[in-house]
Amino acid sequence: MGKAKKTRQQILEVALQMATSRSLSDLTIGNLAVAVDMSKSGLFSHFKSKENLQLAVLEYAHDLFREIVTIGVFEISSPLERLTQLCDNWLNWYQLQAKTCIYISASVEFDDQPGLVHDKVADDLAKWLNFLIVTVQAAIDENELKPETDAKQFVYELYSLYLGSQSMIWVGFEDSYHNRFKVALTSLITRERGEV
Amino acid sequence: MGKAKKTRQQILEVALQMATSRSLSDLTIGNLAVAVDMSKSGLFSHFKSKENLQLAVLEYAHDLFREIVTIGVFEISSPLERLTQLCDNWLNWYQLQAKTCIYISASVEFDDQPGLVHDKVADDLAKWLNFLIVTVQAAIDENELKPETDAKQFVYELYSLYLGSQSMIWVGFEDSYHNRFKVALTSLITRERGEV
DNA sequence: TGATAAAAAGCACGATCGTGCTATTTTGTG
DNA sequence: CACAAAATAGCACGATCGTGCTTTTTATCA
Repeated sequence: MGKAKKTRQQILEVALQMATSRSLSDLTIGNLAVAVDMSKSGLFSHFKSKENLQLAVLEYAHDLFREIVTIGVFEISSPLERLTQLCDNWLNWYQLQAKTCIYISASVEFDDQPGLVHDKVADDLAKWLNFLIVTVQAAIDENELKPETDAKQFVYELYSLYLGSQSMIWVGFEDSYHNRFKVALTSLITRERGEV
Repeated sequence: MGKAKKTRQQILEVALQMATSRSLSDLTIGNLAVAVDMSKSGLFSHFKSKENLQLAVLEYAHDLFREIVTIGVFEISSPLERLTQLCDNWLNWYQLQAKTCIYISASVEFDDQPGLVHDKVADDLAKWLNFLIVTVQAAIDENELKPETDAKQFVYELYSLYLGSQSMIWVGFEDSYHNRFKVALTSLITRERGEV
């Protein structure tokens, strides 16, 4: 009983690495079995189907994401400071993976093919964006951002900058410290604080 | 002689559709052959390898992109107006495909697997970004944007907004007219014009 | 410790992939 | 119109995919 869960976790750890550095569809049961030194069927019996494996990987990633990104932020009383801390942690999550975010590739890969994986990715993404929106709105409500600020628009721009940072690193227009992201984020916040 | 080129173009047209709505790797020679009503080997002989097919699709897409996006813009003397026209056309390109951009999925899919396809995608993307940067810089030089504007940072933000728009449509945070994109773009330009 | 259930492995299957080789059809040209 | 050349089709191959079935190994607990 305990053994199964343990190996399952070990499998998922490796699986997440592979799925992150390649993609969720490229994550093949055969390759994964080799990577964790198991037989194909032995590994397979843990998940019963590839779709279940993909879902399990995403769930594993989701847990890890929460752990890394939201750790400690609830103790920060200022919504705006909470937001900046979240963004810092967000970049850490990014770095901790092989410098790519599995949700980015998964959302691009499954945006057009319906199924449980599609639904989970869209759901997780929406939840995260909503969490950001709530935080931004809290900052507005506490007058840390100016009242005219559109929280949803704010988060759209924030998330865009995050996406862009990864793409730009790829073509060498952004460094691996995400400095352009940081500059733009600071600018965005300063702007919406209304201090000018 | 003429026949080969013609069927090749017809193949590529369908191939681009398929690669856009799914992805470049999901574009399978067998499926493509069915779609264009040819035999697998008959189609294959046009390209000699799958990699060549993918490269040909990208080249076809690139031509189409230039045609749609840069059409007429060189007659616009004002760099800033040229830039906004480019962005308008850019969205048209986006819409004309099945509301997704093949370069976005291709860059995510091939960012980690080396080869000619990887190189071409990175190259095309870099060329486009550089073209945008040059245009922005021209606007700065002609005092249509304020002299402190960082052209590269500007384009990073612009491209990010483009990326974000697609993602946000997917989760329903952006409408299919890209209104959030347009709002953010207007804001970006206004900001960098220094008028406040 | 020995019985029993769970976990892992072994093996095989049908499908699909990219890609050669050979034959047939279609095209362009002297 | 004939004939060479080019385009397409037919067919088969080895590999790899996901996934069942059966057997063997390993872990759990009375």
